[in-house]
Amino acid sequence: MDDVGAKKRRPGGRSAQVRARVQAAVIELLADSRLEEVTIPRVAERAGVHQATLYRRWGNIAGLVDDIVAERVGELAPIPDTGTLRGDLELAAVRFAEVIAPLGGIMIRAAALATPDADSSVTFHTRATQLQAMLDRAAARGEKAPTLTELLEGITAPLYFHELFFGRPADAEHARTLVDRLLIYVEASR
Amino acid sequence: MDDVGAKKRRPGGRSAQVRARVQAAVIELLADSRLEEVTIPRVAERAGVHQATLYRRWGNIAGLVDDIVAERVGELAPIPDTGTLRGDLELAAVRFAEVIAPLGGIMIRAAALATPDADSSVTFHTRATQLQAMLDRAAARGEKAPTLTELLEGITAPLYFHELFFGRPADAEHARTLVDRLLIYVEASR
DNA sequence: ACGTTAAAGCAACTATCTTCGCTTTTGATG
DNA sequence: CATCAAAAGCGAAGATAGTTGCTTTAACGT
Repeated sequence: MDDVGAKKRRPGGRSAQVRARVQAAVIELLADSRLEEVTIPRVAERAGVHQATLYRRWGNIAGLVDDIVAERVGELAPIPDTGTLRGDLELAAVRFAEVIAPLGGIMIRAAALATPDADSSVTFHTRATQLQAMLDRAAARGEKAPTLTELLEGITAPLYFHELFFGRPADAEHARTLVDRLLIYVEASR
Repeated sequence: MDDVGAKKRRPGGRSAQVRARVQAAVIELLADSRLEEVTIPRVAERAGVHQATLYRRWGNIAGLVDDIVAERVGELAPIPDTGTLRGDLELAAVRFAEVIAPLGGIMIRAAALATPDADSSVTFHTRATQLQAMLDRAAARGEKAPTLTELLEGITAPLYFHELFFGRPADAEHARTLVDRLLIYVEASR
């Protein structure tokens, strides 16, 4: 996997078009069906692509979802340095909320579909490393910073949880509320 | 649903045995298979029960999982009144962690499988009501209490996602840490 | 004990998913 | 613009999942 998004041959070639239509179909189905109703034949039909193509290229639904998630998570990869911990956290939280929102809970479902083996999630590990770097920057500036665990549990977990249990994504305002909460705690506990 | 766990007829009757064997089979499969491999026929085979029985009683995998989760969550139903908010929270958190821990991360997958419509989850709603009552008791005693959302996001969400993020369930000590964190925040923010 | 009833077992049937060999299209290369 | 290779389309065969009417078992009441 060198150039997942654009593909090797051509940006607008047939393969790329198939991929785009298939990804859209998966997201639509994931958004308004129960998980077990999201099948290769149904994705193929909605995308107007032959079943055999999907089986050959992605193998199964999990493969399809992995492909989509890897691409989306890649979009929020570089966490900008705003100069303050609060700025960094708010940006990261809001962007994360925005990315998972339109995916309508597929992030969490993707996690569910993936191999039980947690370490295999390269995507997650990469993300964690980036967040840790953000915290290190804050610490270097002398700010009181939470631990990575506190960050994941205080912000990421609630954002996931929101979608899963309330059936709707958290909005940007709520994301900022979570940051606020975390910082109040950090301030009080150090 | 008056007596979910024990069933109407007999605690050790045939129906109850079937149910127990089926639940065990689901949990085993959920633990060491990819989600899409968890099917009614496979559950039936592992449980030594006829497929038709499962289709008639539970309809599909989601129904099965709902049943299991409802039972497990039901086990921690009555939240004891320890006299202090901290005591109540710690007891509730630790017991919750203990209940979901042996399920080893299947809770997340189970949640993904369960009905997407969150409000329809009677179990969740019941639980939320109980927790709210606990908070009301604390408020009546004049303690500074978190909101229900703060509780769910500060304790329940991290406990659910610990497995997903860190590959292992949260233990009792971590549950208490979460309570600590929440109370520090509440104390500082009011 | 005996009859009643609800749930489980059984087996055949239908529907849906998955695979496979082959043909056709399409994008890159000379 | 002719050729080659990779990927998509096609359709049929095989595997698996889901359904249904009927029979059998067993828990409960009398």
